[in-house]
Amino acid sequence: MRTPGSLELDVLVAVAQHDGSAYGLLVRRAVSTARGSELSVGAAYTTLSRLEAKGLLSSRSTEPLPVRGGRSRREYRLTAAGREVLAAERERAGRRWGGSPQWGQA
Amino acid sequence: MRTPGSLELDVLVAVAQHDGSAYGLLVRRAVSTARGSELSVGAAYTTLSRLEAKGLLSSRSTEPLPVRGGRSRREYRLTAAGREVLAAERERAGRRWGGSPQWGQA
DNA sequence: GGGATTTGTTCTACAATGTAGGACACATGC
DNA sequence: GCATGTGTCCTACATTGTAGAACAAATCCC
Repeated sequence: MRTPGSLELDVLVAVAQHDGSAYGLLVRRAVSTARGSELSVGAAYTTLSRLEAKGLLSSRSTEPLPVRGGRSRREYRLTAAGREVLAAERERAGRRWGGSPQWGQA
Repeated sequence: MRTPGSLELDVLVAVAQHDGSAYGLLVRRAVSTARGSELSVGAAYTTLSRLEAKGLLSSRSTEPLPVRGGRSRREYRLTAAGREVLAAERERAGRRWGGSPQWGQA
C-alpha cells in the first residue's frame, strides 16, 4: 500500500480522534484547525471517500438529529487497515524526525 | 506556500542530511533506505527539480571525480526557505503525533 | 581506437492526491 | 410555502508521485 498523502493523513488522524462519530463537516473543521487554514468542504468529502475506497475507513448513515436543520450524517470510523496505516505513519514520523535534530530547525 | 507532499518531504530531509553534497543518485538511495522500498531514479530527479523550482533547494554542478565512470554531478543544498519549510513540518509532526497517544497504535 | 561498463542526468507520460465550487437533499422556523 | 441551517455528492482541474527510456560522459580493457 502506497503511503498516504499529507491531507489523507490529516483526515485519518481527525477520524481517529472522533472515532465512530466523525462525519464530513466535523472532519473538515478538525483538519482546518490542525492546519491553521480552511479546508474546503469538497476536499474533505473527496478525501473521506477516497480513504473509504482504499479500505482505511468505513462508514454508516445516522438518523437525523432533532435540531434546526439537523439531518442524516455519514459517520466514519477507522478499519483495522486504517489503524495499521496510522501506526506505521506514526513510527515513520518518529524515525524521520527523531534521529539527529541538527537539521530541521531553520 | 502549500505544504510539501510526502515524497518531497523525504527528499528535503535527505538533502538536509547531506547538505551541500547531496546529488540525485545519493538522494535516491537515502530515500529508498528511509522508505524501505526502492524509489525510481526518475522520481528522485523529478522531485529534486520541482523542489528547486519552488525555491526550497538550490544546485550547482561539480567537476567529475577521477573514478570509474565518475562524471559531473548536480549537488543540492537547502535554501533558507527550504530550512523554514523543514522546521515547520517538524513542528507540525510534533503536534500531529505528540498530543494524546491513545490513537495511532494499531 | 573503440566497444563494454559504470555513474549520472534529463525527458516524457501517466497515476494518484489535493483543491475548490456548485448542485443537491432534507430538516426546522416562520 | 419559502427562507435558512446542516449536511452530502459531483465535477473539473492543479499538483505531486511514479516509472521507464533516452541521453551523456567518464573509465576499463582488448
